[in-house]
Amino acid sequence: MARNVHRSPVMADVAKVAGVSHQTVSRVLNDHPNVRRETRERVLAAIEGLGYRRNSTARALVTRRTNTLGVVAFDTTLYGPASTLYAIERAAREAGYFVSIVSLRELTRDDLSEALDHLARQQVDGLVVIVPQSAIAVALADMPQPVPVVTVEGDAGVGLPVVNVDQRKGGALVTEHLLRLGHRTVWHVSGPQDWLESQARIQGWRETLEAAGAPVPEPMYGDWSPRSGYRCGQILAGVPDLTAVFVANDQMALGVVRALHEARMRVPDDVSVVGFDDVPESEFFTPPLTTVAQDFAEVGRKAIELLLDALDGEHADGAANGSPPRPATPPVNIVVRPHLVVRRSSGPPRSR
Amino acid sequence: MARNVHRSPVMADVAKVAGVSHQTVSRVLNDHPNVRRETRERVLAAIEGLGYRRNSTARALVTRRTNTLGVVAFDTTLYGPASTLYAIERAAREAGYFVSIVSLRELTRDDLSEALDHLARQQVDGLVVIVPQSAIAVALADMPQPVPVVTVEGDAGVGLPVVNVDQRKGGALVTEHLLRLGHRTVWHVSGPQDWLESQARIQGWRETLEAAGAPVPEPMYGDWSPRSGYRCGQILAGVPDLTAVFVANDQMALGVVRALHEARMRVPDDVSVVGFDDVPESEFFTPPLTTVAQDFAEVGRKAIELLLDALDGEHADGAANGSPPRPATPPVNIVVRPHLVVRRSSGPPRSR
DNA sequence: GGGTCAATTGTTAACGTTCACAATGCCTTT
DNA sequence: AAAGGCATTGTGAACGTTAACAATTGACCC
Repeated sequence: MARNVHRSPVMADVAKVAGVSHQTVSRVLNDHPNVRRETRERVLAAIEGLGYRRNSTARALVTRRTNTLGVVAFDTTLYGPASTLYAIERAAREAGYFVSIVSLRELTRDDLSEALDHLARQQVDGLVVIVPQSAIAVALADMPQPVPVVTVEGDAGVGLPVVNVDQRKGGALVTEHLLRLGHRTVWHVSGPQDWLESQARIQGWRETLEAAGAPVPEPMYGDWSPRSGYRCGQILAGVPDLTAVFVANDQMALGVVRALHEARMRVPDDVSVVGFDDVPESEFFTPPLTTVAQDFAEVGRKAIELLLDALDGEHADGAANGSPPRPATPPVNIVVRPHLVVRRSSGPPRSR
Repeated sequence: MARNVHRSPVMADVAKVAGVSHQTVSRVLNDHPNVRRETRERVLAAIEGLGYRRNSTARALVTRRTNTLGVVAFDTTLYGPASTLYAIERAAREAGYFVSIVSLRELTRDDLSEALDHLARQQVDGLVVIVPQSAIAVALADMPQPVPVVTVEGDAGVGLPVVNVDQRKGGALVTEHLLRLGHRTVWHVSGPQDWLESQARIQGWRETLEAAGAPVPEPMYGDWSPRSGYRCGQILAGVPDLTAVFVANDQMALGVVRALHEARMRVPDDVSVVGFDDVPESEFFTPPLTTVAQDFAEVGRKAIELLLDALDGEHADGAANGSPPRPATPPVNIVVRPHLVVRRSSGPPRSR
């Protein structure tokens, strides 16, 4: 009596049908060159016939590679992280990797460690960390099995390879745009103070103002949410001589515009407002929002590219055991350039 | 000369240090009851001391469970899917599962099959499929190793367990709200025709109109994007006697409002507009958008709950081999209720 | 005081791959 | 014609865990 009624076929089953050894089946599956064409075809036919699929777990056990990449992201509900994640997943899958994700709800050290721990348990081959704080480096040191890591929007100073949008440049683009329109200065609603992206955008904004000899107002800090933008907008509405505001993301810009609107200030007639991110909605805001487009997809693709390179390198190292311990590669820092998208929310200041 | 300089410790190493057999270590790790307290403590100390971590791959090989759940979603860039995914990931992780995702860019049969194939290769223990078309059922039939599946926003008619928001109810809520305000009828900008969500919202809208004896205009079809809403809005601006529009999501509603605005029609004074989803931005639109809130997080949690139940059931089945082949459970269909959020984009029709 | 039972621990054999090495056959070279 | 080399295939042993079963101990019962 067949006792393997419901067992799915394994390599040995294929081997038996094809009249070869299991090792030959393995060779066919792994595209080993030295298999006779006829043999290969017989094996493939057997595979097809049995509906065989290779057991990736067994494979991972012996190769010590799970073919899985881990992604740690913060709040994938937001458009930016979501888009980046999407591109990462696509690129990884195309390269034959599985993608395991952890979405953080808070940016605490504990949550981050726990996330890394989780992924380490799964024995991921590599990590992409989309976490906008420098605390990552510390947490990564805890990783029991050091795996290749690529950070996105991370701190370039901590020695990990990083893929970044040039946020500083973005802040500068916005500020130049507004100054060129004739504004005397530009106010700024920033993201949270401890986000690297916030800091870089502030820097670009401040440097541009200073270079132009324009006064530098105190920046205000939101939390990326429309609501926080709204609150800042209410305060801004009371600022005398306000003519231009650079808001660090589109969602907050929406809140700012709303607050100004309620205070009977027109955008852009009375006040110009510029956002950041170019979310799909921003073109249809009232008025359509001038903003900075970031190529999130490109960032995701680059991150995977970098990570796969690192994996290949590691693999090669493992084989050539005697190679120098570390090739002392220069710190990798891929920068993606943002660009300004001018719409109707920005214009020249009202002539007085 | 230790040759295991850089090898991470395995169970046998722990066993040696603790002076027990590897099997006892395994028992400790799996909370097996019959281990003497003192022995357990010695083993735990050894684990701690060596920094041992269990190799989940080897474990998966023998238990035939990867502790990984697969999620197939369509366009996780959108707020709804992203939020659902977020909740799923959280719930799964809390239950000790890993989450592997595949984001579809198109809803073709091929892409779906490929996604399922990908996850099957990874030997996921279960699947959550967030795909809003009935084509899933067909593709799922191709799954080589049938695994428990829960669908989200899927077709309740195909026999798979499903977690849904009551979209029909949502459509009805909106339509009732507008009729009650005094509108003679309500126009509708729908999502794509082949989406189940679109269909259900249309149904709720149509039924409510019919029940009230109101005329039922021909619905218009967008693709969820603000741009498509804008195009529909341009057409709507030419409709005589237009006083109320129900738009099937907030993004398209934004486009509709924009188009009406450009046509010099005021919202809500001239036309009331109601959206769907309650994205965080909608409260800050101009004007703040009346919409329908869906509890995406709840949907995600329920989906995982259902899936874990199915996994437990399957596990039990496997143990009690002689149990009846299928308990013939009634089709599971969890329904989450949406609710109306009234803001300023809807109001009574202009008195004529 | 022997026997039964439960608690605790150990031994051996899977799980399904890939790796290392051996074996075979055939062709080329000298 | 022997030797060497290459292409092709097979054999046995890992990989690190859990499952099944056996062995040992001590308590308890009649």
